[in-house]
Amino acid sequence: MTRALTRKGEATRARIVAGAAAEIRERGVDEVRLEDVMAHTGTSKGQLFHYFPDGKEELLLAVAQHEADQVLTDQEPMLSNLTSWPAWQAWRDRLIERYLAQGVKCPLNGLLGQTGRRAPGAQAIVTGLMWRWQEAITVGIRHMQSTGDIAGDVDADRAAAALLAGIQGGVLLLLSTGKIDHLEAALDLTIERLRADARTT
Amino acid sequence: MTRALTRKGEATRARIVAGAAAEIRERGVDEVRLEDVMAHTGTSKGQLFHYFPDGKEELLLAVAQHEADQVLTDQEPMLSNLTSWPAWQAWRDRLIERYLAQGVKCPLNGLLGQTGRRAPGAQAIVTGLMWRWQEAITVGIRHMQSTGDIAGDVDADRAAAALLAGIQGGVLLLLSTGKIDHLEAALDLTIERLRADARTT
DNA sequence: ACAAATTTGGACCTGCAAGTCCAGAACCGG
DNA sequence: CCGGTTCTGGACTTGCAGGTCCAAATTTGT
Repeated sequence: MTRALTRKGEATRARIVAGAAAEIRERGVDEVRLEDVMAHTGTSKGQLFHYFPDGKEELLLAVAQHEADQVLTDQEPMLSNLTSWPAWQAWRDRLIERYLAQGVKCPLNGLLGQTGRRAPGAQAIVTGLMWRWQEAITVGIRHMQSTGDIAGDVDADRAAAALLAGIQGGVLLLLSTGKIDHLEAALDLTIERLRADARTT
Repeated sequence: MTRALTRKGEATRARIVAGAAAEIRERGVDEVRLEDVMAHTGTSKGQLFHYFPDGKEELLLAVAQHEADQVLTDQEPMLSNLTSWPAWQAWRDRLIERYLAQGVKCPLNGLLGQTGRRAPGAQAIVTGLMWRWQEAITVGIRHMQSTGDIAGDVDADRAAAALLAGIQGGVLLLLSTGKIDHLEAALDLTIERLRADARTT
């Protein structure tokens, strides 16, 4: 009953989500009409409401999930292998490169301010994303502690929270000012601090 | 010609802006209709378009400016007097207290994701706010350097950028997760680092 | 190949919220 | 008081975007 999607149907659904996501990234959530999605993905209104019976809200939710997953996927395999300082550097470089490339077109932007209010479930998606993100960083720190590269008395959770906050703020400031400086400063100074603490041990 | 506001008119205009700002903080930009503002401020449609001929967009811009100013005002006089470690602590406490109190109802949230796209001028307002904010922090750091409380070789601009990023990200995470932990961690760890550097000198 | 299911297209409906308009009240200067 | 201006109220218009509906095309299982 809850399952009734042909392979073709699944493909169409995916096409709609991906297209809508792209459109939203490009022009912002509240600027994107259902008709835009239709035009951009070559679909009709009937299809939209066939795959998303609850209309725009349901579609937005699917897009949110899609984008949230993408954010973490983009950081792989670096994010899951923070096992040496060069690896941390590689992850840091990937982040900078990513956000520099996408510039203002940030998936999070759409998810947060906007979608968060509309769909109650979107809030959960964002929270989940942040949690997974921070968890990955925490694991990285703990691993570095196990190898003695980071001092054992560092509170891994707290440090990861601060680092994640720096990243989010850096991206936010990239969005409003167009400069990558904040993200760079936050990343570099925080990581630098973790390395400095190691020498203390 | 550009000036034609009676004292009464000015009062009404201010009432509209303040009321709209409150409404938006409470329920989000895209949930607030012009009628809501009218009801909440005891005004009529005629008045709205009398004081804001360009309609909603112009009103939103005025609200954005109003909120941006408020953000910095809320941090005074602490923000302008970062001249000792207790003063830094007082500022830090004020920030935590502020954001803890207002919780999800963040003026920035409305300004950024939403208003930023709609009104082109809103972007400038946010940028200006961030710039003023960071400048104040930079001044604080420089002052601490002049008294020897912070090492002279610290790049004040860079450190301020990182701190501001941490704050913004902390607030963002407060909005999505409801927890103040990130903001606290970012603030405390970054300030702690500035103090630690002093001992190095 | 055939019936049942899904998938697709697009015309149509509907409600709502922004924006228009104007007439009358309140206010201001002399 | 009185002409001009600003302020206020609210009825009316309008466009548009989300959502409904159904009939035709396609696919699926057997």
